[in-house]
Amino acid sequence: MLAITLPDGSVRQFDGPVTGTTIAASIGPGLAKAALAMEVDGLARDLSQVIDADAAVRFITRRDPEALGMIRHDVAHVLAEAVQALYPGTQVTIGPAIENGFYYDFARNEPFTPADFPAIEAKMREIIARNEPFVREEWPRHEAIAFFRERGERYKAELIQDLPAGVPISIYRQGEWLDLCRGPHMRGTGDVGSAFKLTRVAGAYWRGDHRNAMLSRIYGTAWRDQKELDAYQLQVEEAEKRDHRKIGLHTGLFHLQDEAVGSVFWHPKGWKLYRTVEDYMRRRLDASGYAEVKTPQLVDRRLWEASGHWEKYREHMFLARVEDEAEHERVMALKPMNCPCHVQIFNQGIRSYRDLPMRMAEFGACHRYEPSGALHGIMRVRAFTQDDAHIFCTEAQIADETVAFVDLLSSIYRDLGFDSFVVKFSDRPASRAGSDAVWDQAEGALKEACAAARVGYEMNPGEGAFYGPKLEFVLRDAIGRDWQCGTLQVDFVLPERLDALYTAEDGSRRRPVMLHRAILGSFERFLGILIEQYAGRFPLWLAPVPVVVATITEEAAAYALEVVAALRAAGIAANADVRNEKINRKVVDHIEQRIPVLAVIGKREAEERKLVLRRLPGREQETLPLAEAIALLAAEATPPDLRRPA
RNA sequence: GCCGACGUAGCUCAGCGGUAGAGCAACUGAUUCGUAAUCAGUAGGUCCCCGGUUCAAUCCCGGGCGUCGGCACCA
Repeated sequence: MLAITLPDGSVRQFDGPVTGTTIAASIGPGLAKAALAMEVDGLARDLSQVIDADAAVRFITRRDPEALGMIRHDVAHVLAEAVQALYPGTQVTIGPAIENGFYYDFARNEPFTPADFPAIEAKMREIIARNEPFVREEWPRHEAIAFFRERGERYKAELIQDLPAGVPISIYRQGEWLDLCRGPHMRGTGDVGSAFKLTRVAGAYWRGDHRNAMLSRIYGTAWRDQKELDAYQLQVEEAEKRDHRKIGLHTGLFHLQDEAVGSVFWHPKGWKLYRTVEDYMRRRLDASGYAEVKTPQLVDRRLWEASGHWEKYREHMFLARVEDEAEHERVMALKPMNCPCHVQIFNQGIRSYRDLPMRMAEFGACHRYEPSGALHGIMRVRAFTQDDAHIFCTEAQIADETVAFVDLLSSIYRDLGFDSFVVKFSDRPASRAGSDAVWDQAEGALKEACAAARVGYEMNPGEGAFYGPKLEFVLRDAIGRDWQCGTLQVDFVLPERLDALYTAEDGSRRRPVMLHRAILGSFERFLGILIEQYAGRFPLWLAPVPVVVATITEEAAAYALEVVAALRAAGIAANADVRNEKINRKVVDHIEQRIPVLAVIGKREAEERKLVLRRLPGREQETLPLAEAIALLAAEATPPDLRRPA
C-alpha cells in the first residue's frame, strides 16, 4: 500500500507503485485530461513517472505557472528534432527555456537565417500534430556516450561525459527522435500547442567561452495560447517604441555618427536633460558630504602601470603617443577611469585618520575602447561620464559608508522614477589582484555592510572587479535588458599599489580602504534608461521642454510670447508655438515630440488672461488664470530634492 | 572581437543589371482655422566606402566601415 497526499490534504491509497497518469485518472477525467506533469514531494516530474513510496503529489496543468517553462522546454526539443530532420548533419547541443521563450544551440557549418524559419516552423507543427509521447529512459553512461559519438554528436557526448558521477543519464524519446535531457517533460509533443514562433538567429559560443566554437542559436517565443502570444508580440512592439535610440533621434536629444563611433553628440534638448540630471546629482552629493574634484584626461602610462590597469586593460585604452623636445616618446592614455587620479589627490600631503572618511567625487569623463560588438546606442559607448566617487576610509567605516551610500542611491533612484532595482553581489573573479585573505576580508565587509543597510541581493559569482568585490545596482531597459548602473566596490588593492597612507590615532601609518561607487554609473547609460523609462515623456522637472504654449490664431501670438516669458521667469523652460498651423496639428506634433504639457491659447484666453493646460498625450484640459497656472507648473518643475523641506 | 542580418532623400521605407521613387519633414504661396495631421507648389540623393566582373553596377562578387540582434567583454 502507498499513500498519495494531494494539495488539499486528502490522501489516496494505492495497492502498489503508480504513475501520475493513474493517480490523475483516479481523481477524475477532467484532471486526467488537464494534467501535464506533476510535482512529487516538491520536485517536478513526468506524469508517467512511477511513484513507489508515500508522497505528496501536485498536478501541473496548463494554467499553473510552471506550465510555461515546460511548454518552452518541450518546444525546444521539437525545434531540435525539426532542425535535424531538415538539415542532416546538424549537431544538437543545449536548448533551455528562458524568459519569454526558449532557444536551441546547433552546430552546423552553415548558419541558419530567418529565411529558414517558415520551413522549420512547418516541420515543428508536424511533429506537434503527431503528438509523440515523451518517453523517459535511463541509460548507462558509457552507452549513452558511445551512442551519441557514433551519431557524430560530439557535443552531446561531451556533455554526458562531464555530468557528475551518480547523476542518472536520462534520455527522452519523442517518436524516432531522442535527446539527452534532465526532464521533466509534458505528456507528448502535442502538449506544446501552437502558440510559438521562431524569432531570431544568433551566434553563441559553446559553453559560453569565446575560445570555443561558435554555434548557431535559434531563439523562439512560446506561450500557452495564441492570445498570450499576441499579447506578448504587442508588448514587444510597444517596448520597441520606447527605444532610446529612436526617441533620442526623433525628439532631438542626441545623435551618433560614424566619425565618432561610441561618442554622443548631445543636442540642445538632450544636453538640457543631461545638465538637469547633473545639477541634481551635484546638489545631492554636496548635501551628502562629498567634495567634488576634476582630474586630467590624459595621463602618462606610468600611472596606469602602477595601478595595474596597463597590464589588464591596455588593449582597451585610447593611447596618445607624443614626442618631447629630446625626442623621447611618451605614451599617454585617455583615462578609462578616475580612481588612480583620485588617489593622487589623496596622496598630496599627509593624511590623518581625522580626514577619513574622505568622499571624493568627480563627474569624470572616461574613454574605453569597447569591443565593437558591445556598443549599443548611448547605453554602451566609448566615451562616457561617470558620477564617480571614491571614499577613502578605514575598514571600520565600510559598513556605515555602505549604508549611507545605499540610502543615497535609493533616494536618487526614487526621485528619478525608479522605485525598484535589483542588487547583485559579485565576488572574486578568476583573474584578480590581491591575496585570498584580502578578498575574504573585502567580501566579508561588504556582506556585513549589506546586512546593516538591509539590502537584499542575489549572488553573481566570479563577476567582481579585479581589485575587489562589488555590489551592482541593475536597472532594466524597455526591451527587458538589464544594465548595471550603480555600483559599490570595496578595494584593498589600489591603495596598496598606489601607496595611499594615512596616519592612525596611534601614530602608525596605515592603508585606507577605497570604496569605488557610482549611482547613475555613466550619464550616457543612465539617460538612455531614463528615456526608455519615461518613453521620452519626462516629468516636468526633467523635461528639456516642459511646456509648449500653442496658439490657435495669430491674434493670440503676443499673449503667447508674454506667457512664455512669464513661464521662463518662473524657471520653466517653455517654448512658444505660434506657427501658422491648426491647433489639431500642433497637438499632434507636440505629442510626437513628447512634450509633457501643452498650454493652448486662443482669443478667449488672451482676453481673459488664462491658460488651458493639457497633459499630453491625454485629452483632458483645465482652464486656469495665468498666475495660478504658472504657480502650478513651477511647483511641478521644481526638482524633488528642492521640494523637500531641508 | 565572433556569428548573422542590414546600410537608398533630414526621418520611415519601396525599388531595379540600363545612371532612382513614396510618405512625412524642409522651403514657397494660400488659408487664421478652438484641441490627434489645411491645401497647392518647389527643392532635395557620390543609392556607406574601396576594388572586381560586365558594353553597362545602387543592384552581382570581394574587402573595409558602420548599424541592428545575439554571444563574448564590461576596470
